[in-house]
Amino acid sequence: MLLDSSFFNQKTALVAQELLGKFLVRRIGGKTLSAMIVETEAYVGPHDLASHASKGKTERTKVMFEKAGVWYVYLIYGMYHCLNIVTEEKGYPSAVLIRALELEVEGKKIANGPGKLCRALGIDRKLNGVSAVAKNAQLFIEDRGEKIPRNKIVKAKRIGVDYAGKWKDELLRFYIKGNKFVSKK
DNA sequence: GGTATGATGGGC
DNA sequence: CCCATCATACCC
Repeated sequence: MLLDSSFFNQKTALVAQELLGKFLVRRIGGKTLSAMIVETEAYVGPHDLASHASKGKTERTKVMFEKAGVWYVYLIYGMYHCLNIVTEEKGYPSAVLIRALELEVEGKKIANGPGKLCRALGIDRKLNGVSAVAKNAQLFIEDRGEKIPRNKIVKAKRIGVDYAGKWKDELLRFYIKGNKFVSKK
């Protein structure tokens, strides 16, 4: 079942947890790739100092203010892309960063990190601002009936946000306990 | 096992 | 100047 805008229009920390066990589906060059989401992070609003949107609405961050169910893709460190899905009401900047997928090729994990996952699925800024819930979306998320029990969801600090004051210690990173594709312990 | 660092470019 | 990263180098 395709996840729709009502799913993404909920509290960001809830969406981040609910996305564990869902499948990210990519249509590219006539092929379809899909893999289970095993790790996410929530960027919960303009007051969240770890969020790009805490600096206000700019050319880069304006997508975070869009309605729920739009992709927010940006370039980081000059060489990697990060994939986020916008959440909550239009005008309220928040999103979930998808950090890792259960995906391997010839025994090699190729999506155990936000930059690697974008490389593996051919995701770049062309998808920024594009809908994940439109009929013919090239990139969307499906519920395939997998349900991750609460006691298998680990809550942890987010990665790479040491600049965020007290927000750096918030437990807004979520991953499936024991999963080998999670990017960091 | 661990920590340190360079690559590389756009945002502020 | 600073990054919501990754691969590699080197050290214990």
